[in-house]
Amino acid sequence: MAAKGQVRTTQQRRVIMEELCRLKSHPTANEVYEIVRKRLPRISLGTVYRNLEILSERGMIQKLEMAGTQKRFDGITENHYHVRCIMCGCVEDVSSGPIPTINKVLNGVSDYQILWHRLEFVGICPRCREAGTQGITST
Amino acid sequence: MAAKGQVRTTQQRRVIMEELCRLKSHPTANEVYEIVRKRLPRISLGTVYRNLEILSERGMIQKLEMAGTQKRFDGITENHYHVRCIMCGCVEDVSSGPIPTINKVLNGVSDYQILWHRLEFVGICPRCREAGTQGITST
DNA sequence: TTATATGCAAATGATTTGCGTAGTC
DNA sequence: GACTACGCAAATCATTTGCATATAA
Repeated sequence: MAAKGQVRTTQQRRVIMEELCRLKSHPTANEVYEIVRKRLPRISLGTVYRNLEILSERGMIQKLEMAGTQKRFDGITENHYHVRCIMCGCVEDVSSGPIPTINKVLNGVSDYQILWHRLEFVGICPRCREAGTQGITST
Repeated sequence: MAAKGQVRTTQQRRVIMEELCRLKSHPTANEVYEIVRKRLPRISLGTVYRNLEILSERGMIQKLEMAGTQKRFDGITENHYHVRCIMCGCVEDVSSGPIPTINKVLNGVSDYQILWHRLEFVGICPRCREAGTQGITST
């Protein structure tokens, strides 16, 4: 609940934002911490978490709640799907925007009022596919 | 990794299985623990977790890895989608099986080898809709 | 008998929070 | 100067694991 008052532009907030927008990867909070730490060595993990939360609340970044794992963060705020590699765990964008027909599937089938859906693909990334069966390309 | 040896039919394993199949809800590990505890008061949470893991490995139940929250467990093993209510957090089945066209979206768009997808709907359940905006119907 | 399971408690990993100080507006 | 944000460390929450004992086969 950080919905009151003024939001200040701090060094750490700005650097987190910058790094997140520069990256095409979708880092976890801890990865953001490690990256930002190179520029601001005294930043704390708690600050990173707090800022990621605030930035995503304000719609400046996107919080990805993926099944079963840590949250990841995305500098791109447009709604789009993601693919995760089962081998190395990396997450990438899928160029398609929301598939409109998907929500329709639920019409008449369910008595829920559907607000949105979350779709996530699982597969093997080209790097791991090439690397054979034990590719550990961490991203 | 419980893929070796023999799997024994213990009291606790059987009761967990029974309760999970009896319920249409999709309880979390802790909820399973509370439910089973009524019949086996001395069971431990660790045992519940271990058994849920083993049962899902053997395909006897389904582990649902939903975005952002605890895992939930389902006595129904057929592949199907779920809807979650944002108000009360309950999770229910959607009668539709996997939508075949979904994986096709990724063909040609991505260089990933798509294995499967995970689709989850978010909406408001009929109970909460009726109850107005503050319905807290926990399931 | 003998390996697999259990109960208990401590360990882990991700994320959150309280508190006193520092920095932005 | 007032109030938000930070750094640090401790707290939480979900889940896992080590170990000595109990139990199914």
